[in-house]
Amino acid sequence: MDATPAAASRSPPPTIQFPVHLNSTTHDHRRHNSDDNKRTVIDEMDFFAKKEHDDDDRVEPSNGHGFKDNKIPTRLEFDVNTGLNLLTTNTSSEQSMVDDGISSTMEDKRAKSEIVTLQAELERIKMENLRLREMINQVTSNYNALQIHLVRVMEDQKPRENNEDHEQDGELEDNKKNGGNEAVVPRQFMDLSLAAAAAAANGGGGDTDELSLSSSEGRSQDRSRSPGNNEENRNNNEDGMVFDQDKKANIGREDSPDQGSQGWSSNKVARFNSSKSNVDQTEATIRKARVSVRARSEAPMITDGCQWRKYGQKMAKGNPCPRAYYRCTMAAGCPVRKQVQRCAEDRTILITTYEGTHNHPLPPAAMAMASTTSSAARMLLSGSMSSADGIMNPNFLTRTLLPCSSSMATISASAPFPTVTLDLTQNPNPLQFQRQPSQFQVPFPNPTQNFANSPAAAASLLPQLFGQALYNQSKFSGLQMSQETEANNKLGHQSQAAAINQQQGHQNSLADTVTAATAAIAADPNFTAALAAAITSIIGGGGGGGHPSSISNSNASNSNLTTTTSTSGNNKNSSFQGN
DNA sequence: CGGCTTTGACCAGCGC
DNA sequence: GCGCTGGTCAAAGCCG
Repeated sequence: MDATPAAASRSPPPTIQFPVHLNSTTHDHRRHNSDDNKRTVIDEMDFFAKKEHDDDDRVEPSNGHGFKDNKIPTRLEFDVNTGLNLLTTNTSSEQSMVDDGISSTMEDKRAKSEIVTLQAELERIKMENLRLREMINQVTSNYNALQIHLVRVMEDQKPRENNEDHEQDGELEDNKKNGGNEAVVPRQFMDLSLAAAAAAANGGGGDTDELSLSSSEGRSQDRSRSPGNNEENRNNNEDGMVFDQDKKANIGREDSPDQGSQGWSSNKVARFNSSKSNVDQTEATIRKARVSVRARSEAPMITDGCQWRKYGQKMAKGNPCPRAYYRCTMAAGCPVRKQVQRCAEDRTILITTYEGTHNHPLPPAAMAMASTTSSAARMLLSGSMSSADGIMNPNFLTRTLLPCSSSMATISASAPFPTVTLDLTQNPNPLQFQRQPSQFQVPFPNPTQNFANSPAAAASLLPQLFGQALYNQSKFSGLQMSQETEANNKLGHQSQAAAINQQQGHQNSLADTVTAATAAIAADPNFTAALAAAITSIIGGGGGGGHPSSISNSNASNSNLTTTTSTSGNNKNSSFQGN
């Protein structure tokens, strides 16, 4: 218990800061592309203007919003001329110098030939650069696709196995059980545990958890409260199932609001027979993985769309500000907890640390922030798992979380719990604000707030977030997810929701990190107005530019925006309990 | 009256 | 083994 939150409160925590100046993959494309846009579109001023630049095939307005439905411009299409632009400029400069010079024809010819050579070289390097980036993109996408595929395969297999086992064991188990309800409930949380395990094992699980309706018992019991109970946590699907049922017989139903604590308490006694391994270990680890969000807020707690109940408060070491412990109360037994603590050094900074994944459907407003925990945790785990030495790949994670930021994502290497810190208190490079003119269309339902007292901060953050959302948007359909989730909630079709969530969750494994980060911002009650101010400054202030990239917008981007705006809108409605 | 917060106590992990 | 610390519990009180 190295108290990651406490550590986080001491800003910067004993973590490894990863200045992510991405010089590869799409982010640079976007960034440099934004540079291009800034240069080339600065006089357009029409945010939704048709593309006028030959090289700006990213902008393919098809729906009046400057986005093209269902087709993402390949990231390869982005201009990639990072340092080469400078070279180009220099070359031009040289050329102009040479041309202006009064020199002999020989010198002139030689200079021109040099220029030609340089230009040819430049073109070659450009092509090479483009090709390399293409390769990187392909490798990345292949990796992601492969990961998703692997997860799906595992999921497909696990439920079958367990269903078979469950069918076989069902009679025995039912015989064990007395109540008729017992015959139903175990099946439910078996499904959940399976989904959770499979989800946790891969990239999409958290979303599954978040979206899946549930009796949370399996989850809550999975979540051993003691962080050290790794062995206990390593309960397997089958074994865990048996355990759950047996234990359920002991502890009875956990429908009461206190069931979470009951379940967690019972976990103390629980002993798991574990035969397996990555999935469960991953699940156990993901349970411990934490996402810490640092944001400036005067409010006692950031609004994230969820309902929280305070269950404790402690004075943490090294911080005069008490740390408050909250538990998600949107569903009985939801294992998600969060800790809220003000930064000792800067009391205006609110550090919110999330842990766990929701086992219940979430309102769209809460979807984004809720994704933080699972997504970042998965990222964290994904990085660590993929690493040979067990240490997470910081670049991977940081890039994934906030790919365009240079110092906003921090990964804790010292804490017992893998922790991702999203530092939203730092204004990213102001240039990014210019480089990445916003590419969104956002309704501003409540332009009465300000983001962290700094609209510029919000403005500068949004392009990054949305930019990454664009990057991921091919896999992302948050709106659809939300809609379907809501529909499923209404229908109460747990299995459908779980199934959908499983599929969609994996698709969003990366994208929801963006949503998470977005939520982190949106969670700020003052977000909306800042957003409005930012947009105003961008458009009204003449800083507007074209789209850094062409976006297949309609669903994906809007979904992000929907999530964001609804989050901010939900600030009013969400049962945000101040401390 | 139900839900929530407060707050002291308790428990577990960890370091010495 | 002991103390420290983080995390949680649960009784008591508050509030709408």
